[in-house]
Amino acid sequence: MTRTSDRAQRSGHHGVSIDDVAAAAGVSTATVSRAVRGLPRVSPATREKILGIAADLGYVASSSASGLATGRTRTIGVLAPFVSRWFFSQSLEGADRELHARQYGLSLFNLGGHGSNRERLFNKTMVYKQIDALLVLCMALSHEEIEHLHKLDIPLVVVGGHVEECAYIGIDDYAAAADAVRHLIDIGHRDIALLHGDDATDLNFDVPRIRIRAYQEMMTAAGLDPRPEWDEAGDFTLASGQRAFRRLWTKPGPKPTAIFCAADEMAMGVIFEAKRAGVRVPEDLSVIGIDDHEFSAAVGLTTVAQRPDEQAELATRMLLDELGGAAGSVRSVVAPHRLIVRTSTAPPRRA
Amino acid sequence: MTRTSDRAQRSGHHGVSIDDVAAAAGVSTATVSRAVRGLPRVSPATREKILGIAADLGYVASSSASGLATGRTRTIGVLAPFVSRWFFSQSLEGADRELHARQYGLSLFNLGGHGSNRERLFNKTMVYKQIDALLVLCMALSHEEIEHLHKLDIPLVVVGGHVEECAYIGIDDYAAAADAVRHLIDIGHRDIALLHGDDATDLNFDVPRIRIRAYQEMMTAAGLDPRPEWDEAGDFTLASGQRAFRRLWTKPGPKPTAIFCAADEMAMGVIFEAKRAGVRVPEDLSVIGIDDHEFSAAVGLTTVAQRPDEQAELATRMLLDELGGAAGSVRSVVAPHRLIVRTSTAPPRRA
DNA sequence: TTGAAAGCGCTAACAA
DNA sequence: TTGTTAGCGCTTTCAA
Repeated sequence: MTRTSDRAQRSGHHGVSIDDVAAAAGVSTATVSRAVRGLPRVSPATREKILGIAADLGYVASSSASGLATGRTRTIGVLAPFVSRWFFSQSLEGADRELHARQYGLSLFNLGGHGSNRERLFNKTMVYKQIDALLVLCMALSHEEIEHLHKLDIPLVVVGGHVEECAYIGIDDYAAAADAVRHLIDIGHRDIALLHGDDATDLNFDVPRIRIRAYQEMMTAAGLDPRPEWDEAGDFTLASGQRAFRRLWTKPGPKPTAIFCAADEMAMGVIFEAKRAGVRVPEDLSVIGIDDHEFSAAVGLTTVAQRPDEQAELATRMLLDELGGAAGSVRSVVAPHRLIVRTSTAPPRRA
Repeated sequence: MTRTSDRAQRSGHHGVSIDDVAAAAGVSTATVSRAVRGLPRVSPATREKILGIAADLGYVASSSASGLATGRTRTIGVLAPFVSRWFFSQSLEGADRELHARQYGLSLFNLGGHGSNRERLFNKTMVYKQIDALLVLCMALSHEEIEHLHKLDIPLVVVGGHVEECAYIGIDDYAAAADAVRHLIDIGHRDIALLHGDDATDLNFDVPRIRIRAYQEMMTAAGLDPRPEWDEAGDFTLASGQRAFRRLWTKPGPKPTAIFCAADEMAMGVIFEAKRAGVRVPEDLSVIGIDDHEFSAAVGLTTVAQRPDEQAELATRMLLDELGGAAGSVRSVVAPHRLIVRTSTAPPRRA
């Protein structure tokens, strides 16, 4: 049985191969390969003929085969600790926009909820050898992991945080947090609570800490004393914001007049729970966040806005440029942030 | 130059290959292949030795190569019209859970915002031949697309909606919507507005229509008249809910005492905008949605809950079972929904 | 239990 | 401009 008839037998099952197209067009596979990829060295007539036949036959190249031959998969990996949080889904959208435009695929590696599966992910067949570059979202990477990645020498950039020795794209977290706290101070608050992101989990590396430090230093600089009993921890979820508010308000002692939350999702949790408890925002409590979540405008949340989608889009563009041969395309860049004052903040009443 | 030395030269760049492991272990590549995949026909001693060496060398199989050899990529595709909407990010989480557990990869095909890029996606190298199965989220597929997919004969299931000739998993949309409307009627409402999902876009196939029909039929059955001027269209976003409320409230004429929204995100838009306009919920307006979005509990939104993550997880499990040889694993199933009464609905005051 | 060898479908020199 | 050919790294009979 010849190779061709052999394939023809299977053609119903698997797809049409390059040989089928070549045979039908009466040319070699090399020519088909050039034609379908838009490479030069194919006469217009031949190309047209081949393209027509390829379309008729419904030919589409096997990514495994071309991947094997070229060492490139035309796929980039996106590594995220979650996908259903605002920052990550926004980033995904942004990355995908760029990838889509450049005809690249996107492989998602979600670590959410999997806990220690993380190790598995890095050791198993998953990440390696099936992507040309890696976009890391808001995650700390261990030394080993970085080593590993560098050894593979695939382009790598992290969005939304800093990882040593890696290019990163994100806002200036210190400045953003400082802007938020300054706004509170500027409008007269002195009793400002903090709802920071937890850094017990390895997923949220230094960003939470930077925001905490900014808060502390802004307070100190303004001659204010951060009170330990007004320092709450959350995990960037709405629910954690609700819980934090409850803890804060059930504690004995004086209440803050404002609260700086390290993320909008937590800030909204505070707002919703305050409402439920009959605490008025902003009359009794001013609330400020960071992010400008999709819901923030509607809720009236004052916040420091950032655009993770644009950050991820830029990061992806760099990755793709680097793959395209433009060495040095991948580099760190600071993304913009800006304070948006809405209705969740106002001067304190009992000032 | 021998093949081996040739590879050795590149070993810094690309990864360690199966030949490297075989050479180091003094066995054939076939044995390494069996050993690392946990296949039988390898002596315990040999296996252990190979595994040790593979680990030392950091060997991980090339997915392109094994994909080419087996015709399987161990990757499933997820096709979604958006990723940052609640339903989709939830589904992604669910699908990923199952995939992760079974050591499969996830390739994301997001059509969001790309408009007509959709065609491109289906014709180009993207979807085909790089996935073993396809999970479609809430999307209508054209006849051609379905044909194409069926011809490839890769397992396919759609979550969150119906596509002719395809297995689907989702709630009973008619019943869910009817339950919502019935709740409103049960507590005494007669003037019930409708905020339905738009189906101008091809992305939201028949689900919106089903919910509209349920609303109409429930109303009629209760002897109530759906008023055309209280029929608003949204696109499942918060903002569209806000706009719908504004339109409804700036219209001359009587106002409804309740509004049934085809999705929580729109319902919350209505609630936030009502608040801003001084319309009290539920005193002046009862609002009900469908979904049980992450924010719904905090907002107090009465809704008909569903779990897209579990739906997608189940769908993925079916896909994987089918790939695993359990023919007939992929089938349609109706997912559960349930009414959750919170504080956004109450009997009308001016009943 | 292990190995040899023939592909999987495509790409990329190198020839023609 | 086009074709020949040798792999890419792995899997999988078939022998040994």
